[in-house]
Amino acid sequence: MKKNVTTEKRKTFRHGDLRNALVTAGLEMAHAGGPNAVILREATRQAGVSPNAAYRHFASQAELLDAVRSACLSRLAAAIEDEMKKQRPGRDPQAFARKSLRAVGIGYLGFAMREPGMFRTAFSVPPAVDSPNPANMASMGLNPFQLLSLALDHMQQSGLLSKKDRKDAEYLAWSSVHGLALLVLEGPLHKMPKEIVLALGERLVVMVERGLATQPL
Amino acid sequence: MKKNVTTEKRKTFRHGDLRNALVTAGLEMAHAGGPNAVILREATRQAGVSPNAAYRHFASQAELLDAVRSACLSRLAAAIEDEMKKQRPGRDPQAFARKSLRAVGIGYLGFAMREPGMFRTAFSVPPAVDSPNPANMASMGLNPFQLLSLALDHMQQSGLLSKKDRKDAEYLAWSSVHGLALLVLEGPLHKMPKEIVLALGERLVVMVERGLATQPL
DNA sequence: CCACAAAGTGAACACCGTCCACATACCCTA
DNA sequence: TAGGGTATGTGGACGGTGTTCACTTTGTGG
Repeated sequence: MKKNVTTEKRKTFRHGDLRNALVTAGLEMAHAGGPNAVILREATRQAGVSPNAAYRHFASQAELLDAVRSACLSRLAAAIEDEMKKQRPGRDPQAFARKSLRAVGIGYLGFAMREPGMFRTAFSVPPAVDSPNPANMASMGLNPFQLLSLALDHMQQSGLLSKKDRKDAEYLAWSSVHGLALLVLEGPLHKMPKEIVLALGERLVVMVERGLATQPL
Repeated sequence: MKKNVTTEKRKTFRHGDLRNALVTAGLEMAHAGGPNAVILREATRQAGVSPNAAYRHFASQAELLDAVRSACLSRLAAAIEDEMKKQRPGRDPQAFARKSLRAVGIGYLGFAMREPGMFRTAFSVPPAVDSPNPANMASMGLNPFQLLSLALDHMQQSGLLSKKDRKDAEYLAWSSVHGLALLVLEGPLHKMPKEIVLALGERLVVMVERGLATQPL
């Protein structure tokens, strides 16, 4: 039974689900204003609780922000999965591998454009890349990085990537897409129209694909 | 004559060069702790002046931060220029064009590794990409983006890039390098050893070069 | 020479994160 | 079933921040 996570005055002394309520409020603030906008006191206010109550669930606002960041990463992973699921394996495994890799990039960029605040929050504070935090994962149980790795594995398996070029390729691919997202969201390209950004994104993933490949496609 | 920009107690009521002193202090804080560490009150403290004095020169701390950001961008441009100047034009214009493009990327990444705080500050707040702010420019009078454009122009002129592929190529190249820098500086790759990052950087610029090219190199 | 504007001061406000002592409600055991 | 222990929430306070308002000091141009 869902208790009152909104502002409505609660009757009970206990909140019942304060930790979740705080993360939800934080997620809302991240959505609206990015990482710097997730204010601990404001979260408690939205939960209808005194500021200090938060400290029963988080040691500091940094820890709250970390929980919010984790939730944002999870949303991102889900968005990438959605994009990947659009691609159906056909007769040509190479074509499918390439489409999948592009889907990862497009899903990544699409989420960044749709949810700038959450995207910026997701990468505001460094988590380990291989953090086994289950909150980061989407339904497949993989975080964005692992989804990318999977796509690259398929590239190699279908012969598009040599073993040598496969190594650490996720970092190269990731860098490109992540960079475009940030230049647009909080960088000098923030005035660029969305449709142009998406067109650039398409070219970008093609560039990555070509640049990674051992031999010309 | 340089007045007292440091903490030493000044005799005169007027500071004489407060604006510069504040930016310098802000630059120091950015160097040490990135954009969030540039505190207006702390800057005035270092300048030996009351907090409000800053408001005679900046309308808000955001404006101060903007001035600091601009200074950081200028340093970045200088670093890129240094790297480009290492390359001497030889007999093969294509080889020179390629080396120059790589130099932009390597200079960019090198500065990010050497001066993480300033780099992060440089891109903390969105300036227009074509802002004619002279403070952003290095000795050649070009900002980082323009230096990149120049390198790509040479790629086209030497026949490595078709006119079609040349268009907006700066955004693609920039994204890749910028993304790697940020993933390492304030992203999930922050624990990666510096030498590995630089090796990845080398692979990255090669990937960009290959991925941008109209035909296999 | 002196009025005026530029530049710096001081006190105050609201907001933030955080610490302390205290109050309340739930739960487990005797 | 009574009661004590613990998890959870409260209230008040502190130092730090950005910012505003009224004031003072200083340099300068008519």
